Amino acid sequence: MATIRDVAKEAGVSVATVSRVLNDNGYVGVETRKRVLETIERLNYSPNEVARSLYKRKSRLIGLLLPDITNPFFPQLARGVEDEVNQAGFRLLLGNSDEEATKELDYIQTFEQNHVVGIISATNNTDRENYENIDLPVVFLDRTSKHHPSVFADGREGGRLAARALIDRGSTKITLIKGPAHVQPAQDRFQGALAELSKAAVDFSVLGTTSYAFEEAKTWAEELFTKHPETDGVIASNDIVGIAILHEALRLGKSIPDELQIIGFDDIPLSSLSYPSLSTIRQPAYEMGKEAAKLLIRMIKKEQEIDQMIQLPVSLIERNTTRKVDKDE
Amino acid sequence: MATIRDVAKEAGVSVATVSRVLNDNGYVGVETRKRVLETIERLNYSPNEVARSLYKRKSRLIGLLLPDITNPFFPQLARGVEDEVNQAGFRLLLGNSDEEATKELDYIQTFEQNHVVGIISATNNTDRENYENIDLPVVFLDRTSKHHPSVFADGREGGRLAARALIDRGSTKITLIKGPAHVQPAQDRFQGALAELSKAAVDFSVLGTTSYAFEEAKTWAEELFTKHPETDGVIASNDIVGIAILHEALRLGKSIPDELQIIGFDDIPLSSLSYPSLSTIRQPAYEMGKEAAKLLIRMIKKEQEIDQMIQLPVSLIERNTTRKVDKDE
DNA sequence: TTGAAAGCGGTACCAG
DNA sequence: CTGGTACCGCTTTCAA
Repeated sequence: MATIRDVAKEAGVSVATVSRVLNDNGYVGVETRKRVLETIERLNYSPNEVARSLYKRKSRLIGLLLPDITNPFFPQLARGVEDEVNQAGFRLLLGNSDEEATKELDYIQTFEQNHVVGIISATNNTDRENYENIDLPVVFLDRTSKHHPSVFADGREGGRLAARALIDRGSTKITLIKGPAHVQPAQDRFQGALAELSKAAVDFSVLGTTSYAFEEAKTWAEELFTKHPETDGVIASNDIVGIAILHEALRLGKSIPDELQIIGFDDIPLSSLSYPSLSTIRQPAYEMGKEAAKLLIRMIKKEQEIDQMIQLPVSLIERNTTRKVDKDE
Repeated sequence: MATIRDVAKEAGVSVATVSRVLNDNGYVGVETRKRVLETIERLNYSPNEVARSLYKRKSRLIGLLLPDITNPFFPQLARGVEDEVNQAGFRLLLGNSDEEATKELDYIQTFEQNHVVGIISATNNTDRENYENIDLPVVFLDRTSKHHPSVFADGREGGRLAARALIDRGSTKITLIKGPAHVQPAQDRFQGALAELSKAAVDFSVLGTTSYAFEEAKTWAEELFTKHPETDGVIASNDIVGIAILHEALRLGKSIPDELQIIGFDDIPLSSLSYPSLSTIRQPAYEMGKEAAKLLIRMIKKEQEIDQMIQLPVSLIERNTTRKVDKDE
């Protein structure tokens, strides 16, 4: 690995001059600049980011903290973030917290130790004290915070849309699945749906769940149909759960969407490949990631607090686990 | 942020001493050590990784390069890698190459610029020259290389298993989907299946595809049934494609697995949630990630070339898109 | 327009 | 057992 000194020596100039052409600031004679550039090329030199970070006390790294990349919703967020930060010349330090406070703290510490310029966090931690004395721009993604800028989808509206969709399409005994209590977006959806169901002329019941894992989704699906065999409409807490319910319903020989309508949440890529394909409330995950990254970068550039909450719209994706709505209603 | 000098001054010792207790090497009086430790605690000091990296010329970062985290197979690999490197005290710098050589090179450059101690790459790039003059341990994941240690699943055997499964269960007009030509594991599967089909008493045809994307999977599914309407067994190039085909088959009113058997590849989490649930050849993705990380860490520790190829076994996961096999056969 | 030199925050060698 | 100090590779005054 060539260093700036090698380049300087080869080009017959000082390291200061090389640094100047590297960073394109300060005065450099046009002749000199050319010679330096040539030498850089010839030596295949590329500056040591670590040394740079040390002096500047900031790197070109951004920390991204997720609950679990294995959950199909998060890769999309992550890609949005990555694509956007890359454009601005940053790279990602990635961590999965698994909802464990210790891991989360450990990652935050590594982020700081490595001089990241900002952090994007999509975790569900309750104790926000983890983030209180971070002296860096932080944006929360897929959840809101009173203390930090955040980017999220309109969960309440999503819940409402889901409920309305089922009601409009004739379900009268609806089961609403309530996601894990500590997952904020899940609660927003739940509240939205609850509100809408409450003011409609339908029977409904609530089924509480405690996590989003694949295996457990199956368990709840079974639980759902033993507890509420008569249900004719299900609002799932997300697409995984929705697909698990669809699976179980088909196994029980129910006809979808005639006997039972199902609506999911998120619109993960695979939801269009279920059969019947899953109707769902779409969250623009990729865009959310991008927005979060944009916001963070703005904060980094301006070096000032931009206390912003960016709410992205959700939308109903009508596929085949819901009936066609009566147009003349 | 407190520095080592602050600690030294507070504790009334030299920075050298603080460094010694920090790294637990060299002699430090038990009394002194205690005092330093207390001060560290009190000042909430944690060492600056960047400064450390600069001096040591190596960080505690590992670079992970994937084709696309959005493809459900890769998050599993990534988690395996992450969990294992974390245990050894390393963190991940993540990059998605999107099969673009430029991006791949850019990431490799950032990895080097940031002093990563090793690289794990799961890309499909053909020109291995990208990796030729890297002066770092590199392990390839989910693909083999003559020039570097690698960790991968037994794709040929997987292909064979898939073909045999269908044949044993009575399919006689099999369609074999050939994945993208530049994706090595896809070709291994294909070759394995091809070999097995060739020596069996069945008719078969091959359908070539060019990518793994969700949208295109649907297109091929349609293409499949127009070109080969009479097929009674499909070997998909992966689970996404398998699920897309299942979807299309159901749409066309085919009964699964009676009229048509389908077998996928990978065993991504969602494949058990399709209906009927997808039979598939399982690759132990998480374990593959872990093995790759272990191997890399061994290379880092020993600072020597360990030229190893680790092949992990695949297995047939019988679910409901294949018939029950005749036990007395 | 250019160069010398003082750091950035650690580590490790050499004295004592 | 402890301290002084020369780096690691780059950026940025300050002088020339």
